[in-house]
Amino acid sequence: MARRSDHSRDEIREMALAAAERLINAQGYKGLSARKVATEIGYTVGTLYLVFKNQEEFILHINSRTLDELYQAMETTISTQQVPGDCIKALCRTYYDYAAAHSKRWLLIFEHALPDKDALPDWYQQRITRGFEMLEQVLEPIVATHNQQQVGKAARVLWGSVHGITMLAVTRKLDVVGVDSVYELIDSLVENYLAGLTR
Amino acid sequence: MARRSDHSRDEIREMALAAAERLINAQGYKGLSARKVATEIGYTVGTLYLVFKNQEEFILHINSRTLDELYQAMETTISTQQVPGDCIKALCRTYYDYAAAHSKRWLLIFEHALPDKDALPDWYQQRITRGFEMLEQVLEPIVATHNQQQVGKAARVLWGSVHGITMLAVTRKLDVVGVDSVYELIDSLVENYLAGLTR
DNA sequence: CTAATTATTGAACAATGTTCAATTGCATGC
DNA sequence: GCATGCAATTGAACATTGTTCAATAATTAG
Repeated sequence: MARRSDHSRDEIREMALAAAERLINAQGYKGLSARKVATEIGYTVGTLYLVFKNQEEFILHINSRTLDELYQAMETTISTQQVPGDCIKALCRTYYDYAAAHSKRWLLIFEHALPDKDALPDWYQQRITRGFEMLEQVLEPIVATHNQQQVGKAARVLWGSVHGITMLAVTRKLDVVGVDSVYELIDSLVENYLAGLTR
Repeated sequence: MARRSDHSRDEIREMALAAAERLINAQGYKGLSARKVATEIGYTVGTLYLVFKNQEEFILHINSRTLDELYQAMETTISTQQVPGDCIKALCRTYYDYAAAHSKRWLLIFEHALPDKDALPDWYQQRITRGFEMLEQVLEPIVATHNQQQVGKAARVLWGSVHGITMLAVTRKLDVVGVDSVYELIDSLVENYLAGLTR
């Protein structure tokens, strides 16, 4: 059976990740299983453990790709916006838009809480910090002070807040309906928080 | 063997929930299993399925108790605060304090995303809406307008935001250390958002 | 004291993650 | 062209999970 389809390790990884994303989009986290992924790509379970250490590492890679997609969407938003004031609002909406459009995969990033002890691998941690840096860049020209500490704080507050509103909206805990309602909440947050900051 | 220990259904439920909370506190979501809970309370798996429909309903009840505890902490905060302005800040800190102190159980509320189709049972949904109502009451005297829509919107923005900051802080994605740093973020949010609202 | 009832069990099933000896297909050396 | 070695792939096996339900044991009723 060996080398039957003659895929490189990287090709198998790619196929497995793509199949996993399809499964998650269709049925959420519970729809994911080693055997299902293996069947989807025409291999068996054993092969998966040849290219991924275990399920945890596998999911980490899925999440990594999701984060990459998300940040790409955000970078597109940044590059198409000119006025710094509008840019932040647009960026926050993009965050929600992406989460809403790919909710199952986006939720997986946060559903999968890791054990306290072992820290996340560096390559993954960097994908998280990247979000801050992006926001900090956009905030820099807006926030009154150029104090880097203040900018960093504002970025964390804004990111956390938009994340929270998005999370509750996606899991339908906000008791609101329609995209516009969520936009209203995000806009209210950004407008008023920034107004307070620059007052 | 039957009736060996002579506990009523409600007593068994209570014991099972208490045991589950202990297990979750100790080892998180993954530490929870029907057999472990059963062993802990001196019964077998079958008995659990006599008092709970399935794992989903079981977890719903665990979460329900967590929410009750959280809201009780928030009500204590409200009742000990006099100045409305300070009250909101204190309330938000309480939300974070509770989440940080009981992180495993608090996380379980959100890790466990439900399937799209079937809505949450009413008794559970009410425990979610209760949070808004609490915040709305506290916001009412502060927000300039008495427009109920505006108050509701502000409550949702604030709750979502504090939730997001708390979530990222608890899962150590905020890249900050220490309780005070998180307090700073929450205070920044509340102060500036409210300043913007009442400008 | 027997019979009916009811609480409780635990064996059984399907599905999960994970491992690893066995197997199969390919390339190389002769 | 054939045998040998290597590496890719398998799939059976194990432990653990949620869930079910006939069998059983303890209690109550008659």
